[in-house]
Amino acid sequence: MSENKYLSIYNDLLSKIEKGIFKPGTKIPSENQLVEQYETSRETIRKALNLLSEHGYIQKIKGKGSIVLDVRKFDFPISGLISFKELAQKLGKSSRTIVEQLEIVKPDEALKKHLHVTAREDIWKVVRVREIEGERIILDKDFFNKKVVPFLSKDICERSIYEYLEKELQLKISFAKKEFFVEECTEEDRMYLHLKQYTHVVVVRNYVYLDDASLFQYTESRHRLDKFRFVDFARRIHLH
Amino acid sequence: MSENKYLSIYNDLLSKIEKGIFKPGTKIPSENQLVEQYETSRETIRKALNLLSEHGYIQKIKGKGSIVLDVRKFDFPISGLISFKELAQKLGKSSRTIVEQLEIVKPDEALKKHLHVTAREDIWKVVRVREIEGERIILDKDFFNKKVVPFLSKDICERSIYEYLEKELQLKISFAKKEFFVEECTEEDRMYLHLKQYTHVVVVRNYVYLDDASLFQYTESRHRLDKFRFVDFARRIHLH
DNA sequence: TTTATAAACTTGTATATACAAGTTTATTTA
DNA sequence: TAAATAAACTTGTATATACAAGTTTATAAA
Repeated sequence: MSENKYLSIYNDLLSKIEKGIFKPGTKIPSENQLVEQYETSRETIRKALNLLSEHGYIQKIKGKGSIVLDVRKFDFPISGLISFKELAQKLGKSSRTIVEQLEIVKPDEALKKHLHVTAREDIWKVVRVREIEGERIILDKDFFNKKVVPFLSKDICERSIYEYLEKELQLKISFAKKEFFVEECTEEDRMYLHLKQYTHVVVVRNYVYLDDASLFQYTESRHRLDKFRFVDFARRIHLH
Repeated sequence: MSENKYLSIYNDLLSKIEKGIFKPGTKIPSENQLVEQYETSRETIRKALNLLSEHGYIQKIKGKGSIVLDVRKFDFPISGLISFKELAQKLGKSSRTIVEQLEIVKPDEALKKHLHVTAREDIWKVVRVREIEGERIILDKDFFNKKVVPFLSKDICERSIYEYLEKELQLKISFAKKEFFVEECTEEDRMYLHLKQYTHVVVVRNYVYLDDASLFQYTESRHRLDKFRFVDFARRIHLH
């Protein structure tokens, strides 16, 4: 599967947690036991365990062991990068993506700032509506630098752009910065979404970067108020 | 300061990034150079750098080096655990905390679920309003298990509960799970906050855990729509 | 000069060892 | 029996070595 030893161990342990083989509140085997099970060194095991800890799956306690945390309490089980398609699949809800616009544009002032491009560069603009169980809930406006993404099609945008970017174009998406706030809904929101009586939308600005720290995508995701949820896991660093 | 070598190196590098000694887009010294500067081993340097990477301060690129990322683009520079006091200080805004309620209660059904306690246990209930530049913006409702926090006072709640818990009670706050959504505002919201014409509030549910993975605090933070902002940094894991 | 090759860098992974420090269990002592 | 001590566990930190793999720079060959 994965060539990385510690990543494949991370995966193996993660799937055992998700399948309930390791249950919340119980301890997973000690580092030394895992060393024997996976026939590897302790440092390699510790890399895998630290990843699990950072992502909120286990809590390591000095002298005692590693306790499985309860991730199930949140039915929206992510912080971190995940595509709409992956998410809908996880939640097991019926969903559909409708491509409303797909064109090449020149950036306006706002977009120049968001994507760090000049006025002459070509930008892919993709406007999509996310329908969940029949209701138009999310309006996604994606902007890609054409230099990085030379080709796009309606078909790709309907399926998963991320899958295309990573598998076909071999782009290595590395990290993203997200910004959340609430805004009065615009004419565009009212046009594309089933807004009911709501006067505001939740806006998620998403700046996505590649492996080499270059910004290549800016996304504005506009959610109907009542359907928006987000979950975050954070550790506190203690100095000393 | 801190006894930990790799944490103190992390801190040192972080402050150099924040002070602009290492500028966004430029490279920090290589691992081997840092080994010499800090007179330590490469693994120790790598621990510090990995922390910086996880928190979005640098991007490591194999074969090239570590690039400083631009954190300043967001003026709300955190994901992760941070107290209201710390945050207000960072933003340099005038702020005030008003303690509206401070009492010991028995948990109702909802609270029993949120704090994982039985009906007979004593719970500290703290209701505070956060005033920013004269406006009542945030309503914080904190609940602590009295077994963990035996004593609280109006004075402590006005200053910083976290400071009291960590410094006085020596509690080790380890991680938190946050949940964001939007809700219609309640009578209580209208009573305590300057809501203007807004009909909804942003609710942040915060479950805070100690070192031993025990849940000890549940907080509901209710923000006025127009003043809410949140920033998140997330890395994508690539298998293979 | 241009191109190809080699060397010298960079970070990434895997392994091994030693000791520190916290927790649990077994043993010894009072 | 009860308490103190010791041993055997647990995770945490620091160091060292070896090699892999990507990038840049210097060198050699065409």
